[in-house]
Amino acid sequence: MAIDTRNRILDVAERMFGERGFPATSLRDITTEAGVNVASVNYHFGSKEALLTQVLERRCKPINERRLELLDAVEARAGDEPPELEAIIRAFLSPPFHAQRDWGDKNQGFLRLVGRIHSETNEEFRATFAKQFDVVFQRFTTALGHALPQLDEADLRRRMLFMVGSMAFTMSWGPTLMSRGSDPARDPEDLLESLALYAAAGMAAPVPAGVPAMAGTGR
Amino acid sequence: MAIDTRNRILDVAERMFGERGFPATSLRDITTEAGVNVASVNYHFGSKEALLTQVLERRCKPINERRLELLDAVEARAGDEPPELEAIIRAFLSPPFHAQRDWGDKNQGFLRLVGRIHSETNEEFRATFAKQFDVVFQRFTTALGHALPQLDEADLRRRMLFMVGSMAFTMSWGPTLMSRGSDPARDPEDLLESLALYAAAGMAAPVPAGVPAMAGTGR
DNA sequence: GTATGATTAAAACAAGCGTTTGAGCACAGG
DNA sequence: CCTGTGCTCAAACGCTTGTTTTAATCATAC
Repeated sequence: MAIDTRNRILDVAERMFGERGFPATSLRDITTEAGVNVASVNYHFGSKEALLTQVLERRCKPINERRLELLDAVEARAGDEPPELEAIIRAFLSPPFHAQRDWGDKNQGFLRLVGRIHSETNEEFRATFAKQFDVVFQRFTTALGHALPQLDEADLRRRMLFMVGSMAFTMSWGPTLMSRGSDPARDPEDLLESLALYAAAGMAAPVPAGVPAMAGTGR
Repeated sequence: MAIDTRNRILDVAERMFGERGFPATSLRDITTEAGVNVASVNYHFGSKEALLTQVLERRCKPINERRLELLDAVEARAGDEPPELEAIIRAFLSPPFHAQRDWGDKNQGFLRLVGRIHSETNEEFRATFAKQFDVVFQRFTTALGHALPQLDEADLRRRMLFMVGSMAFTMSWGPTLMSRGSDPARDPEDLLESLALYAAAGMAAPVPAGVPAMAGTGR
């Protein structure tokens, strides 16, 4: 019964945090819908913020592990050659989209939640949360650097920012904004396909020519 | 003195909403920092949400007007030909970035706020807010459709979603994440330049070939 | 100088928040 | 049977929230 309560809280919290946002969702909203007592949140998780952490970890851990797995495969396949750009990007983008498919309806809110996290929580919490992504971000930065040797570090980081941004925004609002008259079940797959092509082309865009990166360092 | 109070509230609210988010910022936070009474918010604006509306409108209106101006110019220059893709994209992206430059330090929080809006308010409010962008979105969709005739409507809308996403995310976190060891004053300009190239390349990416858009409609 | 309307100030409002408490229940092992 | 232990429950805690009220203050016109 205990683990059942825990999971019911996690499920409802995930959905509600995703739908309304973290600050706008009260513990009483969650516990009422989950059919459990208010106190059980603090009993099982310690605090509202700790609950959010658990909600995120439960989903992000497998996603990030899968990302690294896929990246390993891409790099192994490339051998000594620079790995293929689009393959790297797909290794990064596909796990969250496939997670949506695999987990079924239950996580409808989760991708939106992840999108929200970047903008809803305070700086300290986000710093804690970001540690879950440190390894992933590091590995993919390196891999992309190999695939795109013409980019300097600043450009590379900017373009990764753009890619993460379009991904986060798409995960937040893609299903809502795009599901008009098309097949909802196929939508995530279409979105991923479209996003991967977009990101690959954007990443491989010509480098800005006009302005040297820094005065005195040449072009 | 009255208009002075109004503006002090608007300025502080803009910054704090941008830094901490709308639900996480209390009216007392704002009024204390602004050195005015709590009641003055409700006196001058009516409610907290109405204050947010005012904060957004004050900045968004000139930005969207500028966007349309620039798009008019691009289309006029193109005549009967399809307008140039990158020019359209720059017409869309540059006004918010230049606003940051023109308004000085006071609006440091505003771009983050706009980025946040997309993910942080409830559905109803965002619907209201989105009306400010209806015309802009419509005009740019049409223009981009002319510049990219090979895209079907679904692809076009998806790619616009990606562009808006990378823009919103960049406006939210670009300055924070990118300002390490480089010139902060030049940063927004670099970001814009980089983002415009990225978005132009992404928009012009090859169309997904493998899967037909819908069963029975052919490739 | 005083009346008038706009603005500010202090205080209180009800409602909701996250969290804590302490009693109660179910069920294990001794 | 009793004693822990793990868990749930209703109730209350102290605090903060957005908003309202009522009185005081201000500028201005008569």
